[in-house]
Amino acid sequence: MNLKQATEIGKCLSNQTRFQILEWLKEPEKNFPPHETLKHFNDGVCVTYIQEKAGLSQSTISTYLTNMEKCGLLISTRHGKWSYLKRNEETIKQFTDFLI
Amino acid sequence: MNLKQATEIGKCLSNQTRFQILEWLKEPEKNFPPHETLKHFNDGVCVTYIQEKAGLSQSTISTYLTNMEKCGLLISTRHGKWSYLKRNEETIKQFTDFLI
DNA sequence: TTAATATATCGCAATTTATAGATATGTTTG
DNA sequence: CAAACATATCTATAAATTGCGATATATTAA
Repeated sequence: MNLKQATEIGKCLSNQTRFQILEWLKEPEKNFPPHETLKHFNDGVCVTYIQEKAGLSQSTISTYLTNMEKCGLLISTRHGKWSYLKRNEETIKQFTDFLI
Repeated sequence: MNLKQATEIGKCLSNQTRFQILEWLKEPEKNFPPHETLKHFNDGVCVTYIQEKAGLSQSTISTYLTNMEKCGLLISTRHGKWSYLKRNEETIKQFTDFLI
């Protein structure tokens, strides 16, 4: 982790909705309904569920999630027409180590 | 630590200069010249030294430091006409615990 | 192949942030 | 008290971010 990447992560954490999404994704089973096709949360939560829970527009949430993936906070996995998002614990740990 | 406070901290960490200051303050002896009046860094580093090292205007740095103190990242101590800034390790720890 | 569904990207207006210069406040020193 | 110094605050402008609707792309279903 270097200063530039850490600052990119900081930018994602500077918005309450984005930060909240990261918190929700700590416990997908608790915060989101189960997926109909996948019977588990192994790859995280689909965009639509996150969008509905956040209450912002589809385009806004999609952009947020893309940014959060780019800076390393999230891992995105495609299954058919769905994208599933989960926390990238490794990068998050590197970020907190850098900060402390 | 709650979502609102964490996001305020995120805002401070969304700017490279502010993040850099926090990193510099990990090792004041290494990153700053010694103070003439105080022979130690117990209360941190004065505003002028931080401003000179950052290379931005006095007003900008003063605003940054004020914000960083307000959100809990820094602790400010006055000694006469100088303000000394140091990291608030307790809040930083609370922030990283909240994130992980 | 067409329609429906899920997600991504584009373009835009509104809001927020970045940063500086000017000025104000507070402290020390002559 | 006046001058000098350190820091804080105010005001203004440029730049970046927010968040949306429209549209594009990709995948599945009919």
